[in-house]
Amino acid sequence: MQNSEALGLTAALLAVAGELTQRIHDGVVARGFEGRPAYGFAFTRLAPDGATVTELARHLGVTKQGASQLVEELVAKGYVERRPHPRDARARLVVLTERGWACTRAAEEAAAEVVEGWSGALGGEAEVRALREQLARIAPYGPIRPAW
Amino acid sequence: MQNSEALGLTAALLAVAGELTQRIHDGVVARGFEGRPAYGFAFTRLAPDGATVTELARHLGVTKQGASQLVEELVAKGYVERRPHPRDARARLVVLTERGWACTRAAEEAAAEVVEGWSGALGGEAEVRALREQLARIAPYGPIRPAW
DNA sequence: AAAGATGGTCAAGCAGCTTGACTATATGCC
DNA sequence: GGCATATAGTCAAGCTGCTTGACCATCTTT
Repeated sequence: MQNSEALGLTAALLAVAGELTQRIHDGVVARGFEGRPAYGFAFTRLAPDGATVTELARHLGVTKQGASQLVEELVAKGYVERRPHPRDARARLVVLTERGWACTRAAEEAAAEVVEGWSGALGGEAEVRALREQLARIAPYGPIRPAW
Repeated sequence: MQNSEALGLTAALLAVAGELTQRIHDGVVARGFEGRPAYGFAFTRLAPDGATVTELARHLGVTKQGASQLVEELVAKGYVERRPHPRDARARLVVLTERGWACTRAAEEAAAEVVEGWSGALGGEAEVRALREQLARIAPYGPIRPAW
């Protein structure tokens, strides 16, 4: 593989990622929620059982102060709430509210709509699943970073 | 395809995009260039024959003031220079300097290194090429946006 | 020639992050 | 038990990279 082809792959990957992010954001807004794309990344970490600010910070690849500010914003908008941590009096558990869950479902719907459109371009759902599996194989385990 | 799978695909895509961006950036820095990821996106537009600030702004999906500031930064670091536009006295053509070309080549090398690593995870170069072709099929033509 | 559109810059503002300093609680070690 | 150190979280200030608004020079249309 020539070097220039690697840049082509990079460009395609980032174009697709940017487009997807934008359209999910638009879809979430269209369903009556306000926010910015970073919310979604936070929600995926908070979804199962909540998380501490520090855990969220590591997930997002930002400082804990940055994560704390994001949580403050989410609290103000009613998507999450802070609870005392059951086993650590220093920490606080950030959990999704019902509205937070509703927003997450809206994001899933919007994402599904976009991905459905890809079936047409790729030839079918099987190709989309294959793409998903390939990406999962090379996806890192580390923090989710902004793409530029 | 269930909605939650679409979010899984989104997460994998953005994780890969973020990782790739980060590692290309690291590789470029390791080769003696300073900058930030946005430079690369600008270079791909400037590479063939240069572009005006307005064209660059459209490519990046930012205002022309934002693009102008980026160009100012690139000029200060010696990667590009502004020339009079051959057919429009209002406009100025922004073109890569020799150092700008060298930086572009460094980015290509770094990208190739990362992508080479994917061959192992995916099973071979043929799979990487297939991934590239699939992504190219769903990549939008519009401006390149930040991924969150 | 006049009127509007377009390319570019200057200036100010702002969002979202950072670094630095600090308190409260937990943990490890003697 | 008691002390030293690490960790969770917040407050405050600062910075970076973008935005909006205003403006001038030049091109295009009529």
